[in-house]
Amino acid sequence: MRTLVHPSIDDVRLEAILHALSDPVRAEIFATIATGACIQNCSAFAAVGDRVIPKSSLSQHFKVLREAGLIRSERHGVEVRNSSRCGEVDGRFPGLIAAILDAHGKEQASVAKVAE
Amino acid sequence: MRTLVHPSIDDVRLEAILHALSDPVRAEIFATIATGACIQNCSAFAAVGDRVIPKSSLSQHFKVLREAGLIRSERHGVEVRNSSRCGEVDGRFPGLIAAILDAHGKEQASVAKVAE
DNA sequence: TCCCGTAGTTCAGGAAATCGGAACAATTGA
DNA sequence: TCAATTGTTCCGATTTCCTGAACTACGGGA
Repeated sequence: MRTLVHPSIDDVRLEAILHALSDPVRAEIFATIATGACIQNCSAFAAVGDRVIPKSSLSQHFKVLREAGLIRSERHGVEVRNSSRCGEVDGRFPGLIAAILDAHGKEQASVAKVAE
Repeated sequence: MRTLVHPSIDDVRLEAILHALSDPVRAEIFATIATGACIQNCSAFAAVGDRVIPKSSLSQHFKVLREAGLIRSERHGVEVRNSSRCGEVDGRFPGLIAAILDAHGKEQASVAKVAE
């Protein structure tokens, strides 16, 4: 279990961000971390929607988000706490994260409406 | 060779857009189509940067962009002309395309600077 | 100090997506 | 009708993704 590696903000690539957020599970995780007030550990996402996510997959998803520069992960004893790097990323790519989160929110809302 | 299929704007998914633009070749193609004045045919992208792209791959890339709802392709005789659907997409996801294109432009500029 | 429970990571395989050369299809002009 | 141009489809090779199983790391008793 090696140390959690985060790219410097200058090394963050647009391509990596778009790829990271093009997966619905990762998009949901990131939206929760980015918009939520409290810092989340990985196990908070053992289920996304009504789908169960194996923890090995979760670990990979968090790694992708982390290496894309979207989240920061810090070990606190036995757990890892995740927070978003929205501020930094917004400094590099102004408006990008906000537009994606906004679009994600809109889409989730319309999906919920259809499900009614 | 069947007819070119385009999703209705209501069926356009954020996930598909992010996936389509997470590939550097497709991002470059889309940026060119979206920002350029003239409508482009596929062969205009036989090379992206200094890399040669086989036409079978190009065909797939255009298909991905088309099915994500990002471009519109119309057959004109022997060629296919592509135009962007930025306006429609912006109506559904305001600011999204602009933010991504802006980020793409910033990144290309910094890459060019390093290459000097 | 030695276990045990919790939290995540790594590994390995099978499944799925992607790439690109070769063959094919559609259109135009001679 | 034939050839050139433009793009698509097919298919095998490569790459990436997913996930169960095994493993590592830390903290809390007893």
